[in-house]
Amino acid sequence: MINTFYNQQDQLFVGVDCIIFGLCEGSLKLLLIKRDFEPHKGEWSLMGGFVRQNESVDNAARRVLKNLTGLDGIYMNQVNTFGDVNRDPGDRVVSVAYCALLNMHEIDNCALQKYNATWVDYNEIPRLCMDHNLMIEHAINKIRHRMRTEPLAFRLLPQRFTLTQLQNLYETLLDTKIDKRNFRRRALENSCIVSTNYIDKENSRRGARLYEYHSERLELLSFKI
Amino acid sequence: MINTFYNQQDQLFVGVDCIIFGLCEGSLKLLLIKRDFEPHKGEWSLMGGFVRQNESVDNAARRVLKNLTGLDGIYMNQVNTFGDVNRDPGDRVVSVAYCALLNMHEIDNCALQKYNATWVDYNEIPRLCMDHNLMIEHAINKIRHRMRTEPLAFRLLPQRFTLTQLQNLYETLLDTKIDKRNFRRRALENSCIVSTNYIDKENSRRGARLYEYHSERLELLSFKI
DNA sequence: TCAAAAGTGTTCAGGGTACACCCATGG
DNA sequence: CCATGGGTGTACCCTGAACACTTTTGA
Repeated sequence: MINTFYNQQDQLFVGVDCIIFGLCEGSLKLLLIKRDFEPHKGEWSLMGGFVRQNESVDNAARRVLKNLTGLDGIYMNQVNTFGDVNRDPGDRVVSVAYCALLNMHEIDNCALQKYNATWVDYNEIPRLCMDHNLMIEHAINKIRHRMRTEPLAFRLLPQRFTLTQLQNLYETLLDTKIDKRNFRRRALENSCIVSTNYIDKENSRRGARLYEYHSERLELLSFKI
Repeated sequence: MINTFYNQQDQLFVGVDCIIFGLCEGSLKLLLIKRDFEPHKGEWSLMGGFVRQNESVDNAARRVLKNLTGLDGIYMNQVNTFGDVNRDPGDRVVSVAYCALLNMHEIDNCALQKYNATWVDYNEIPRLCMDHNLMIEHAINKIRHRMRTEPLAFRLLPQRFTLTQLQNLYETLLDTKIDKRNFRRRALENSCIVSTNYIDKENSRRGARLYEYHSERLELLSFKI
């Protein structure tokens, strides 16, 4: 009885593609794969997969991310759906792009090798197959907007971070220079960011105070840096 | 040779649903249909359709809108993709929601009747079938954001409009009261909005000056009211 | 003559931006 | 002792918000 309403309609392949951002020693990276399968074998690509009959599109994205990184429960956001007829030379595939932000040090490097995945610098993104460059562009625009209204940075940073690290991240993502004093003042006014008693001695002789995000205050609706 | 890469993958129905906003005598409306077909026969619904093998998802949305309204080339925006497994009791359907803004007076009322479609006040949106209320919520949030950064209002208004009409539209969409003097000052500072020599005598004894959007200036990246 | 909508400037506060120097430490 | 990154306050400007009365005209 079910499965009879839409019999005359076409069915299409539905894919997900993941734009995965990570931060490594202060520089922002994107996780890309060199395809060792057709179509577009040998070209750069986002990591993707197909949505199965019995999983939601969101879950398909989570599954693809987990396969690649071993990580569960990562923050992911739908970016946009790409549905041109000939976007994929393999067949007609409608693809939903998702964006993930994660802390690079948590991730499983074996899985990365298995999929032939590597971190590529955010400022040196190569030409990718199909419409994947366009997907990345959409994702970046979306992140830029969210950075201004939500606490996102903590998803990329280690648990404890210096204000300089935080500022560098904002500068990279927003592609702008920020005045140090103004940035620090605003960061400290922001109740999500709390000071710890730890000092980072790795990046300077003097040492820099480490801060954390205050998990219970992350829910705050308005966020400003 | 083509069509062999993805053979083992599932194929799904892909739908589009249209959230259609229109303005009628100063009040904002949504175009909904009372379904005279299964599933959810008799319930309120967005107008939708299925994406065909040989059309892009964007074009499917345009086709659905054109069928219903007779209008071509209407401003439409992808809102979000809804992909829960059981969102549609008829079958597994992944649906891409689109938002359209149009001027109600241009549209073909015969087609509306054919589909059992009616304009429903923006402030009295009924319970709709499936996840359609959620789609509308997403669409409204997106419009609210775009209102502040793009000239959108002119897509809903007639070609010539009074500043009071414009202000009412902003107040409805943003769900806020705006100070008249501040609003008018900002509107007139905005180079997209130009004064005409026409006077509207329908809505007041005194008459109100009619304005137009300046089409060549609509491309401006930043927009503020 | 009055009801109803159109139209019109000024003041004030707060947020954002610009700007330069001292501090602590390891090598 | 010096090179390196960490850390700190103030002044100004501009934008956004608040606020009330006069004008026009049809009924």
